[in-house]
Amino acid sequence: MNDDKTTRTTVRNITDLARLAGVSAGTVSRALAGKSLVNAKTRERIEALAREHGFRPNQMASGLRRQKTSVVGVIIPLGHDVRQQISDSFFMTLLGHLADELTHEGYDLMLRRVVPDNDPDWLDRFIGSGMIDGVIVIGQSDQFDRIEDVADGYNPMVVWGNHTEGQRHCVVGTDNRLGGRLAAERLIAAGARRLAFLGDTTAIEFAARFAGAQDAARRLGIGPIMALPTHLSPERASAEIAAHLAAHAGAIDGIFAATDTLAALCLTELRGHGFAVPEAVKLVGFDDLPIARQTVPPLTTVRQDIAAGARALVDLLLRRLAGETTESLVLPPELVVRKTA
Amino acid sequence: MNDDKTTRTTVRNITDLARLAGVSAGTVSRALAGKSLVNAKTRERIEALAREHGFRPNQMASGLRRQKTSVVGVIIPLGHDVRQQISDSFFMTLLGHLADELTHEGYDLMLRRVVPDNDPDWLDRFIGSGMIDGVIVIGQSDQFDRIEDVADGYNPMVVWGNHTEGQRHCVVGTDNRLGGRLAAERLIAAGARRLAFLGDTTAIEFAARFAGAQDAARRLGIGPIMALPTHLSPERASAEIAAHLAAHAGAIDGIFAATDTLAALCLTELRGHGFAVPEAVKLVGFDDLPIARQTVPPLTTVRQDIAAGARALVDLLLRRLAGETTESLVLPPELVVRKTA
DNA sequence: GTGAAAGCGCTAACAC
DNA sequence: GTGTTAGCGCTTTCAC
Repeated sequence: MNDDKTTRTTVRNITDLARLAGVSAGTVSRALAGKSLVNAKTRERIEALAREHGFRPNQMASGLRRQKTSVVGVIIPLGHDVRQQISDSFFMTLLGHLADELTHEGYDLMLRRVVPDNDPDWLDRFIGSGMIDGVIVIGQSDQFDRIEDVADGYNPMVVWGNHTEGQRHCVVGTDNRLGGRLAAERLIAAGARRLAFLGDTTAIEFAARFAGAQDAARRLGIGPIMALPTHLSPERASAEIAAHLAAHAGAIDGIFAATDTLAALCLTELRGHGFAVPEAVKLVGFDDLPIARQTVPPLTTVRQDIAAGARALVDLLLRRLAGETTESLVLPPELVVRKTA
Repeated sequence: MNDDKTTRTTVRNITDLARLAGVSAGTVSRALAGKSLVNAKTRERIEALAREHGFRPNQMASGLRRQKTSVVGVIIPLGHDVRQQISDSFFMTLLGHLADELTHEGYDLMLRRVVPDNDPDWLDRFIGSGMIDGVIVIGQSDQFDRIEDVADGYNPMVVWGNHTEGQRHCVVGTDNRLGGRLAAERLIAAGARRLAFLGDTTAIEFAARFAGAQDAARRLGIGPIMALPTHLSPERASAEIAAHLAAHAGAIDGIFAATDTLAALCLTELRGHGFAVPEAVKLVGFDDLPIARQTVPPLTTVRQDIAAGARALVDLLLRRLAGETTESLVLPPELVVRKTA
C-alpha cells in the first residue's frame, strides 16, 4: 500500500542504485560484494544508499551469473513407511544441526521431502533444478541403488545412512552393525536369552542393526533373534507392538528396538501387558534421543552422535564442492547403560 | 569423471537441446513448460530428448525471468534462548507439516534459522534476497516489533505465533490465553490451590499462556500464580526445575508447564524429589506432543493442532501471494485430560 | 506453430 | 578505481 511514500525513489536493482550514487552498476556490484578495489568513500556512499533504501542484490541473478547459488539442498526420501520417517525425531534433530552448520558456512538450506514411489526421478530432478550447489540426502530409505547411480555422475552429494562395503556414494553414518552388536551383547549380559528385534528390517540401517545383533547372539551361542516388524508412526507402532506382545508373550525376555521412539512405545506396552522391565523383559533402544532419559525406567540405548554427524556431512560436502573426492565416514556408536537392561 | 561417455553431447541448456531437436530455444521452452501451442509431435520429440539427456531447465534462470521462484522461505528466529527452541519438537513437527503442504502446492522450502541479536536485519535480508516468493516466520520470539515493521511494506508473509489485539502482521496460532485458562481451570478442578507456571514468560506465547492461567485463578478466587522461569533446553531446564522444586517444596500443589517437553522433565524431577503425581502435585502441559502419552503417568495437556496450523499458514500465504489481504487465524486449543491432573 | 530478439538483475573480463 | 560490455539460461512478446 504505502511502500513508496517513505523513500522518494524505489530502488529495484543495482542499476537504480548506481544512478542514485552517480556511478556505474559495476561499481555498485563491487562495492556491495565487499571485494576488489573500490574507493573507500565511494563504497561508503553506496552502502549508505543501499541501507537507506533497504536494497539487497538479487541472489537469483547473482547465482545465475556466477553459476553458484550458495544453497545446499537437503532431501529426505520417504520410503514405504511414508508418513512418519520425517517426524522421526532423529531426522528432525539432524536437520536442525545441518541448518546450523550450513548457515555457519554461509549456505542456505533448501528442504525437500519426496516420495520416491511417486517420483522415481526425485534425486535428478532436485540436482538438475539449478537451484542448489550440492545435496545432502538424509536417509537412504529403499533408494540405495538410485543414489548409487546418481553418485557416478554427480560429485557434490553426501548421504546420511548406512555404509556398505564397496559402495560408490559418500556416506556419513553410525556403524549400525556394531551398534546392533553392542545392544545384543548388553541384553545378553543382563541375562536375556530369548531375544527379539523390534522394527522394520527392510530399512537398510535397521537391517544392519539387526544383523549386528544376530552376530552377537551367534557368537555367544544364543538362539536366533525373532524379528518383530513395525511401522515408525507411533499410532501404528503401538498397535503392532501390542499384537507382537500378545502373540509371543513369554517367548521373549530381551528386546532390541530399532529406535528410542519405538523403545519408549514398547516400554509403555510392556507395562500395559504387565511385564516388569528390566526384571521380566530387558530392553535396549537406539539413538539416545532426549526421550531416553525420561522414560520410566530410563532407557539403556545405543548413542548416535547427531551433532558430529551433521558437522561431518557439511564438512564433506564442502570439500566435494571444492573438487575433492572424499571417503565415507563411519561414526562409532556408544552404549549408554541406564535402567532397562 | 565419466559423465559424458554415456551421452555423445552434453546438454547444458535449452539452446543445446534446441539444436539437437532442430528447433529454436523458444519452442523448447514452450514444449517443456507444457503450455501454449506446440505441435504434438514436436513436443514429444523434445520431451524424449530431454529425458534421454537428463535435461531439466534451470530454475534460477526461469525464476529470474518470470520474477517468481516457486520457493517459500521458512525462517525461525531464535531469541535469547538460542540453542534449543529449534530442536523443540513442536517447531520441528510444524516444519515437517509445512514441508508437506508446500510441496503439495508446488513450492520448495528454503529454511533459515537466525539469531536476531547477531543480525538485526534478519527478516529484510531474507525477503530481499530475491530467492523466495513469500515467507513463513515460525515463532515471534522476541521480535514482535521487527515483524510488525516489515509487515507494513511486505505482503506475502504469514507468521506462526501469538495474536495480539490490533497487530498488523498476519498470524496463525493457537489461542494461548484460552489454553492457559483451560490448563489452570483443570488444575483447580483437580484440587490444586497453590499454582505455579513453569517456563520463560518473556516469550510472548508463553506469556499469553501464563496470563490466561492467571485469569482463571483470579476468577476462581485462587491466589496469584508463581512464575518459575526456565530455559527450553532439556539440560538447563532439568537443573532449573530441580532448583525451583528445592526452593518451593510444599508451597506448590499444581504446575502448569509451558510445553509438554518441560512438563515431562518436570515429571521426572518431581519423581526424583519424592512428589507423587497427581496426588501431591498436579501437572498440566501444553502442545500434546507424542511424548505426552508416554510419560508415567501420561500427561494431561492442552492440545495444539499442528497439522491444521501448517495448512492454514500455507493457505493464507498462497492467498497473499495472489494479492489478497488476509485476516489472522486463531485456532482453538483443546484440553486433553490424562492422568497428571 | 515456430523463430527472432529483448531482457530479468547481476558479475567479471577488459579497457582506460 | 571505475565504466563498458557481454553474457548466465530462461521466457515471452511480436512477427510471420
